[in-house]
Amino acid sequence: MENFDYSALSFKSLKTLKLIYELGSLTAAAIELRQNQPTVSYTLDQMREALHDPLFVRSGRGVAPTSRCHQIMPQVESLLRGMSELLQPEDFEPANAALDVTLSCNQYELQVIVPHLVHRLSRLAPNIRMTFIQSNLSGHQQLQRGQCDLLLSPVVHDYEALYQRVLFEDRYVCLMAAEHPLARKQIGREDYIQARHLEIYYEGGWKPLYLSTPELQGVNLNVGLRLPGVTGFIPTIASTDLIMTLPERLARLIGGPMLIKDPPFISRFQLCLYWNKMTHHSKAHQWLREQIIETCNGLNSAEQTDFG
Amino acid sequence: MENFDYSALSFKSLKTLKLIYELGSLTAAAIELRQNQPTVSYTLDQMREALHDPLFVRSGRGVAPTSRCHQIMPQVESLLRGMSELLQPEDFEPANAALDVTLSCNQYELQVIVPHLVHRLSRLAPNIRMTFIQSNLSGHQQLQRGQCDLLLSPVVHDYEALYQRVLFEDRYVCLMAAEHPLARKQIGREDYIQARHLEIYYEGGWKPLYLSTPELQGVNLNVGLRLPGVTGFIPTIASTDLIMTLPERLARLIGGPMLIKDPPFISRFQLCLYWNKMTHHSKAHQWLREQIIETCNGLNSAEQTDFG
DNA sequence: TGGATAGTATTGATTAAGTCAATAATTTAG
DNA sequence: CTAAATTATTGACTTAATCAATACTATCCA
Repeated sequence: MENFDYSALSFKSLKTLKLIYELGSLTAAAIELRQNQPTVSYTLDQMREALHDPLFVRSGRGVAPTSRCHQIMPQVESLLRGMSELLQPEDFEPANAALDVTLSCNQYELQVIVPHLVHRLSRLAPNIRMTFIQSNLSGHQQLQRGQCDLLLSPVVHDYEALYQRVLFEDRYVCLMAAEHPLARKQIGREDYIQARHLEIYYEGGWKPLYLSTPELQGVNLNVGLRLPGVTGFIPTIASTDLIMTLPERLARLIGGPMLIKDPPFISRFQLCLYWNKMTHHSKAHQWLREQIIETCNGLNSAEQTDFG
Repeated sequence: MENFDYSALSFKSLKTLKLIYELGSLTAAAIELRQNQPTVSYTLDQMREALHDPLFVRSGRGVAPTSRCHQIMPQVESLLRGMSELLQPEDFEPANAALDVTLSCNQYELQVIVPHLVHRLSRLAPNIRMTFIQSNLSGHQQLQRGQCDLLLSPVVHDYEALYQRVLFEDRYVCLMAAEHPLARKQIGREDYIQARHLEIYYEGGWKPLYLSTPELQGVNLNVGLRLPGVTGFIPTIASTDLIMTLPERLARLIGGPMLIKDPPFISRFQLCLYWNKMTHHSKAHQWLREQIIETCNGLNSAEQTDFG
């Protein structure tokens, strides 16, 4: 693959060669190719020089292939098939397509979306292998650097050079035991501030969005318990006097018998799917993104399905 | 393989693509290719259009392949390997090479040369399959029409558009029983003409060359027996008063205990190997022709080896 | 945050390659 | 040996490839 005169080898010239071979005539090949006969002659000359063989010799009315020509023809045809495969638009059949995809997200998305997505994909495209990594604070950076193919994250602002699509909305709510003192009244700002809180913290240093609402600026909450992440046993360990603030969809998922109540502020956010230029045109990824969107649409109607 | 814009697919453009992939940089690829960076950019643009995908996106200092690019890369590499194989000079290893060859000749060559040739080939190149056809009078025509790849025939004159190589010389001799009346004397012209002859005739209408010598012009030989071709049992059926005129090498081969004597004329001829343009450049055929030449050289020294 | 730096993309001029029409040179067929 | 058909050659012309200069874009680092 080194210092050859490879200029002669192109899809076009190989196709010409094959046509001459099949038709036994330069003129006929030229007609088939909608070219002039000297053009075919010129192309053949190039091949002759590149392959150091006449390839065709005059014979009867037309030309006959040389021994070498016979010999290389199968390879020529194989190359032509290979090249036209390359030109064929990417064919993607979910049922068969093998694909490695890395998706970055955090606890919330991992609990609310991922189980449903995995379930759907295992049915429709069992050969897609998904890897999930933690976003922490650097999800968009991971995506821009190609460390992941997809990112599930709340909208913060428009990232240039990234594509995005809103999946659904959510809001923060308060979760508390049915026996909690605040259980029977609307929670006011003072109630909220003075209550004992169960706080979830994240190793990556991520702070929940509701802490940025105007109502809570400059406030130090009275934290009675700190847990490293949301888990399913929250109802078991949350004592009567603790309240917890978390997204509604997550609260409904893990809250069990606990009460969900409005907090004394409005904190809505949108969850968004991000991807980058690398996968934007891929038929497989287009299909995959569609699956994520539909999975999230499905969440609104049938949220209660339980996956391990 | 139909109406694509295949102009972008060439050895060169695929090589460029692969280099960008390996180096992650258009500039680096350009240096490696001893081209300008815009040239690489231009080539990449063509591929992008042909494959309907960006293939590479800017990333860090350089570019990163898209999903599609990753996907097609094995195919690209396979095509490059295939193309450089095509450019590689024909590699011919006698021991393995499979080849079909058709050789045209007549009885003389079939008896004198072919057994030795077959023996040699079955040892050196067992996968060459040889087919032997009868030349009769149209050997050169067969060769020009590609009905055979090789022709063994006495030199008649230079055939344009055919390649040739003299293999050896031979001459006509008289073969007779040891008890023949002419056995003990030099055969004069009158002796020869009045003797009873065993004549070999050929279905194709071929006439032995010695009949054209000046000494035999206008002479009708006294033919006592006509046989359709030379066979090994000539000594058995040739009675004491028959003489036979045939090439010396053939006479030695089939004459058994019979006498070989000079005829009353000099009739030498050269035996020649002919081939055509179709196989002239083929390494395999070049080797094969060499084998025929060496087989014939071997005949002069060790003619007595017997093959069925 | 704002250059400095190291890339890619774009542009216009230049050079090389591909294509065509006309015709010469071959080869077969009758 | 001529007529017909086909490949090879030539020179004009059109298109594509290449280059140098430069605009543009994204990182890196203070």
